Amino acid sequence: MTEATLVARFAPSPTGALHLGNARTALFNFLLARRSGGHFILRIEDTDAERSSDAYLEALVEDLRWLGLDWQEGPDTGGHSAPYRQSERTGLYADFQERLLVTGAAYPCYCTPAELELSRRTQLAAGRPPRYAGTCRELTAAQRRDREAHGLVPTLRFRVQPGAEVVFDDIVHGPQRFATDDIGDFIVRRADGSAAFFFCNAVDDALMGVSHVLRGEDHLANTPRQLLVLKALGLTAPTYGHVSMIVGDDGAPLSKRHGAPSLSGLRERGYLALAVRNHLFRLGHAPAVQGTLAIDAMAEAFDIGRLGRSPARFDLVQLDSWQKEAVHGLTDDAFAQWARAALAAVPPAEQAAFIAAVRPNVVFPDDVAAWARVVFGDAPSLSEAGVAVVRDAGGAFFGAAAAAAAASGNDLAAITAAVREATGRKGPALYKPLRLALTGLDHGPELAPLLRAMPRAKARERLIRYAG
RNA sequence: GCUCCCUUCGUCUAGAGGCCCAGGACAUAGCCCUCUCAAGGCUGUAACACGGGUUCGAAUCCCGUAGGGAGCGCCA
Repeated sequence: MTEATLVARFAPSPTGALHLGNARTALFNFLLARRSGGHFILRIEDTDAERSSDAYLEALVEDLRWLGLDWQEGPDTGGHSAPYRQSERTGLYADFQERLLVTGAAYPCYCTPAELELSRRTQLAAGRPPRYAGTCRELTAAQRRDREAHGLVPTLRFRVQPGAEVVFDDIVHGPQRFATDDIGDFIVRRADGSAAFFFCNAVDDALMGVSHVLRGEDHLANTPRQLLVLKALGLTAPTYGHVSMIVGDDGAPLSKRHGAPSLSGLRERGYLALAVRNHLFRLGHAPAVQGTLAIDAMAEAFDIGRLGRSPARFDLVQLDSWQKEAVHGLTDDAFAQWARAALAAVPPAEQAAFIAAVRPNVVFPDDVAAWARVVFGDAPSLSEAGVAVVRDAGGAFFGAAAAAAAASGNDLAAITAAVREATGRKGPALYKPLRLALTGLDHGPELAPLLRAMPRAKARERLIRYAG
């Protein structure tokens, strides 16, 4: 790995299912690394032992793999910056925390969560920003000893120097400028000894050689804190880019009620990774090329300069459109694999014909299952209107149809020719009764291919029902 | 409350002062194809949040207003 290699990362915390916003962030970072032949790191931010779990971690990895992402370094693959789970990096953090303490860049804070909560409330009530009041900022050694004698275990708090400015360039938002006066002293190590986000996230990026960080815009206003930590430690900061949030169709932050569940939820509903990827790729990102893109084409088309700055709405209709395109582009084998459960009722010999007939009319495996029932299930029962149409066609109509079906196999052209000969019917008057008798429905995939997939005995039986 | 970010068709967006009475995609309407529904092809409807500037000229620059979002945690 050379000095110039681009290193990107995705750093989720395993505290729940992977949501679309995070999935998009992961995709963008992956693409960024991929397009430049750089490295993509998966780092697990599991410093919150209470909320993190191995089950979530496994699900996370599975979801990312399903999406089509892979990483050169990660908890399962290893790498030269291992370990990649922050819960296993505590010792590393301790050294840097010690340095902050020694240089006075951080100090022990003995305030209890209850005290801090009270302070926040009163500040908010008084119309002031809820920032750390600085209670423990200037404690003397004697005062510290006294508190520790009372059994208080301190946190480590970063000392933010007032009256300064933090400036940085955000690759998507441009130059940013924050006053340190607006930033309260923040915790760098919790009382239980674990490292806090602002600290370990920034330190790990530096330690792992991360050069570019694309993350949610919710981190924009927090970036100065991380820059302060890095500067105090003499570590190099990555280039940050803050990507807009994804919101629901009402403009509110995305949640389950928007029909936008976890990635695994989408997968369970039968969405193809290709569709989800392409949708995510274009949410808040306007690539120059159009159409469904494979991973490599996507990496090539990914362009930070084309990342939007305003929040993007998640639109299920748009996703479904990608899904439709993806389903239509599936090879027969891939289609069969995708709709495996729905195809259980389809005789293997008819599978290829069935898929060919039904493909333009399906978007989800459920659709496949519905057509499988129509073609391979019990003879359909007709609606009243359907019965009227069939009855109007008459027994001779179906007698001729059944005879032609028996003679020709399921050749629709032969059947319609025979019926036309026998009854003089043509056009809708000819096709509609046939469709109804055969499928029970007045709409559906093209009849000829559909009939070709249908077992001959079944077709004959459905026609004979209405003959004579 | 304070700080920061954002605001072009219903949706995702193109647009970096004249190329824009604003382009594409999805959605939508119509037409073609057609036994139907799809698929496919073609055509159409539809937007610069508002108000002030700057300029010969503004979607594009500046200032306000309004609306939305985020941050201010011993969550990440």
